[in-house]
Amino acid sequence: MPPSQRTARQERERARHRAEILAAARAVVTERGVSGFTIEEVARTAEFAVGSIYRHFSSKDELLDELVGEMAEPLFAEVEAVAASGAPFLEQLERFAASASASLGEEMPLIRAFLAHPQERPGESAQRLAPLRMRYFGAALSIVRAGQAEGALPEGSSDVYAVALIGLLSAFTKWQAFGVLPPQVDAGAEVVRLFLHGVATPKL
Amino acid sequence: MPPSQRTARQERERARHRAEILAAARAVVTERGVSGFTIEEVARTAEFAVGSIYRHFSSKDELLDELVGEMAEPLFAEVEAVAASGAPFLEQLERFAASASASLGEEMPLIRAFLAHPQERPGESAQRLAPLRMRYFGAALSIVRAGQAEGALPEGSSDVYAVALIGLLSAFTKWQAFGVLPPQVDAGAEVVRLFLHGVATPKL
Amino acid sequence: MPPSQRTARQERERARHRAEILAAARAVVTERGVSGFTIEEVARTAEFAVGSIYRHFSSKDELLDELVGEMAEPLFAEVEAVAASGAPFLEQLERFAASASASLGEEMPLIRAFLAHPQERPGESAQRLAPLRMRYFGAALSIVRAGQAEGALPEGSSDVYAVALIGLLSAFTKWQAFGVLPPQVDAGAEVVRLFLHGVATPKL
Amino acid sequence: MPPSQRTARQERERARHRAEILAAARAVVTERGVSGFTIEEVARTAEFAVGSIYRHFSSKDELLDELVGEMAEPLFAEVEAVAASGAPFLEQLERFAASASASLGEEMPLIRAFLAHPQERPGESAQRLAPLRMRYFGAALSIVRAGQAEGALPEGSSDVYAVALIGLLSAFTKWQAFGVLPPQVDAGAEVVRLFLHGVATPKL
DNA sequence: GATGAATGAGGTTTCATTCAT
DNA sequence: GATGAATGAAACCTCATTCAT
Repeated sequence: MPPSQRTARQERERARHRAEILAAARAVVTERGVSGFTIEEVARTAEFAVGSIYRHFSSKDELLDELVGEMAEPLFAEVEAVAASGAPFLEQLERFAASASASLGEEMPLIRAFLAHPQERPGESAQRLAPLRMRYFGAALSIVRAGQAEGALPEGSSDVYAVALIGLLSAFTKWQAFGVLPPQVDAGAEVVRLFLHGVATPKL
Repeated sequence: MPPSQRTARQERERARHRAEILAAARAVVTERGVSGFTIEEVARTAEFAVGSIYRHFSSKDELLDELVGEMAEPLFAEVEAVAASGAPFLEQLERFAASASASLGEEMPLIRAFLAHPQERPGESAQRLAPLRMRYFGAALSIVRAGQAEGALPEGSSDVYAVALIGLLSAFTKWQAFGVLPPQVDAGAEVVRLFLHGVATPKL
Repeated sequence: MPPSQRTARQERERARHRAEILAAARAVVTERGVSGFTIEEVARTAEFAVGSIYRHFSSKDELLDELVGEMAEPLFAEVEAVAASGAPFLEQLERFAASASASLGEEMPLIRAFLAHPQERPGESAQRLAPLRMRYFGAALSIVRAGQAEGALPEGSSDVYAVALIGLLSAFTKWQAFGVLPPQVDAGAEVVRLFLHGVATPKL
Repeated sequence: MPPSQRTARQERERARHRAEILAAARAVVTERGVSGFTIEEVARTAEFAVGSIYRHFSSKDELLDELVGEMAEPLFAEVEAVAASGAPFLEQLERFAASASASLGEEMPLIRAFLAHPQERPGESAQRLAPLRMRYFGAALSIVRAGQAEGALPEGSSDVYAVALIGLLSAFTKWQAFGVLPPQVDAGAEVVRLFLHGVATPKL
């Protein structure tokens, strides 16, 4: 049924079902990982029929990509709020690091999906994920630019700095997941410190 | 099939075929990614029958893990040579960063495999990959310790520093692969600089 | 797929398809034996896709075991009816022998399956087949006990007597299938006679 | 090399190797059952190359059938000795029952193979196994005839009696293997008793 | 004769997607 | 819109047999 013919109620129902499916998908990914993510399992979890999933998402990959987007959304929202807040650079940076490391820590499998190498997710998926990546990158970039505007960071190379920030965030959460880094390490704080001043002693 | 009864020629042939299979596997992974990596495709590429692959590797996962190990080996060799060289910390760091970023840049899909989330590669694979990860981590760690010995890095937290180093290296190579960071950025050099001194201006 | 949400028609169709698959499986086993029993052949015979078989039976072994159960069912039903009939022992025995030898004669390959040596059918199969065996054994046992209640058989050793009865039944049908025993031998009647009185002349 | 050109030593060696292979095959069947019986496993156990097995046996089935024959041989030898001994019927019967139930108890999986339904072992195998079956049957038959000659068994129907004897023997060993019949039951003695006099009390 | 690597058909199972109801 | 049975293309893996050395 084309959207124009739907009543408001139908519209609402449809949206609710879609949300339920996404929630189920999220549960499945979290419990079983991306490789254990099957439409049948999502359907079972959402208590929908397999076919019904396809009313809302045209393919498994699309569902997965939507899910990635949805899971990243709070992070983006927070981060864009930080950037738009006009707060001082240091505060922006700290809030960014804190919320990013929290999100990344929880949702590793999916975040990995949107950071996947293009080769691993060919076709349309790549086209759907690229904007997400760029939005994430853009968030880091805006923080960096705020720092530059304040004179706290040197001019130029803002992309390099943004990448460094993202890399530190990923690494801390990933190696904590591996159990190599103890969980009591405060990833956000470490990232801020290292990002700003590096590891060298004055002596160097 | 006790090796002692094999002729030298047979031994050689067998080793050559094994190498050919690994080479084919590498080509397949590079072209199609881990998700496009199938035994049938490897067999076709290597010009062997499917069953022949299984004479050399007892399962698909084992082949993949073996490949990961093989691809990581030169990096490890280089890096361990660096660590064992007794060279000054700064030189060690530069050489490590240079060779790691080169390797990571070329072989992304596979390196991602050995850094994969435990959930995604369950069972024995996890047990085969963990040592590789630790060896990689250990290499970074040894550099860090060299720096501490020289007084160039503060005492303690060596694991945190190692993770930071690894994170920067991964990030630069990954985002170059995404095309976000231009290829002319010298990842190794940037990593060294940022790792040591961070991004902040003196003002901060 | 909660059954409650299925329409009656769907329910019926599903049951019919399941029955068709079992019928095809039966035909395949009968024609090709257990060793020639493949899912692909069953699918071809049933005119279903391979995958469809798996909607009804979660593995080849389960299908086979289910089939065994289904084929044994009429025998069990008859035999349990006999036992429950309260008829005199001799009549019970005769009816048991007659129906068992008829069933065993027709369905040899499958009956052999449920009497298979544990080693040959490991895992869950063993757990599914054991109850069938015991039910068969139990039927013979109940006849024996009826005989003991009437004083026609000595007390004690009822399991030994039950095994003897089963052994005679199997042997007659098996060696008839081999063509060693002519088909005009009335297996049921012979079994009853030999079971009760043995083969010896009064002289012995 | 055609047999005519072999030296006596070569002949001896060849026979020894053949025997070793059969011994290995026997071990494999005993440990892993018929379904776990593979040429590769036999080769490994025998410490021969796979190809070498084929120097002695033209196919897996032939090896299996030879093995069956070999395992049945002692039973046959014993039984034929019994028959040829001219001993009194009762003694012959007792010795037959004892040795048969011992053999059947130990070697179930293989004996099952030669008693297998024709459908399960198609082609040449059927033709190789039939004589074995007949020899086994013949042994039982000769005992029965000895009994008839002594007047201990009624004339005629000797095949029926032989089948009964075999059936009882199989059943006792089989159901002991299932654990339904306790191992302390003396299968041989029970078989003799039931075979001769059946189970009925005088009352019947 | 002995070897054992290579073969490849054949088997089981999974799962994204379609479509009649 | 929802349903869920059906589909069938892959995928992995096994193993009897061959054959060059």
